[in-house]
Amino acid sequence: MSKPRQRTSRRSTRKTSDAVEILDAVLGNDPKARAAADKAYDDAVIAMMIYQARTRARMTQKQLADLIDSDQAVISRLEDANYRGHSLTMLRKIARALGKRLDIRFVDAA
Amino acid sequence: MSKPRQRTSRRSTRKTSDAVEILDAVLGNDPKARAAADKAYDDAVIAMMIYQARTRARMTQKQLADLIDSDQAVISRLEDANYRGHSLTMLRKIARALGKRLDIRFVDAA
DNA sequence: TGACTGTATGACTATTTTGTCATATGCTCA
DNA sequence: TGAGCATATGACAAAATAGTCATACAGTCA
Repeated sequence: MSKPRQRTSRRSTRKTSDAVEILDAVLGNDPKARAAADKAYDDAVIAMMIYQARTRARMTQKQLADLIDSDQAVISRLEDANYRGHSLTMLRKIARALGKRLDIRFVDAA
Repeated sequence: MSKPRQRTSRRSTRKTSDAVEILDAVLGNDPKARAAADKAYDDAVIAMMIYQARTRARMTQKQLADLIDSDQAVISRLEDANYRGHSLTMLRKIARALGKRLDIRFVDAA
């Protein structure tokens, strides 16, 4: 990606910081910003879900990767708010590794 | 797949009938059948979700396929209880086409 | 029976997602 | 500062998923 790294804290160097910006836009009232954000919203939410689930379990990307026979670089991609290729397969593996299960359903649109 | 076609009714010719058999096993008490069913359970549930959402919307596979710029054969595969490759991308497209949204979350395992 | 509609399946190609590895950056702490 | 850990990124190959088309099978109905 092209986003310059920030220097203030460890957390702010993560790609998920993009997701936070997106959510700011979504929760705000600027129609343009909101429209732009909507496109990437779903994927950003998934990225944040994974990040939150992992960090709450107090695991590093490498630890989680090892649990699911994957690689640290793969987890990093999945937590990248701009990544568009999340699969059920990976989400299920991650859920299982974290002692959770993946709940999926169609709900009426707001 | 190798399952022989049944001759009793239209519904019974669908691959989703496999999912019904799986659910029978899961809901039953036979430990062996249940263990065997568990492997394919998640995918079968997704297949049924898609089938139910589509038929409740009174659409044919072709109609749904057209809505998401896909093909009838693709929808058929997604509704096949033995299919293992469901993606978030497709589920989202289908949800949107049916006026729904996809709700995904990690929940504590039972 | 024959036409027509809906679904399943096979084969093959195209696209997308993962695996893998190398490496850069940022942070912490001695 | 230097070592070490955690994360991000790029590049490329491998594997998985979707697209496409042809066709078979089932059921319905005139």
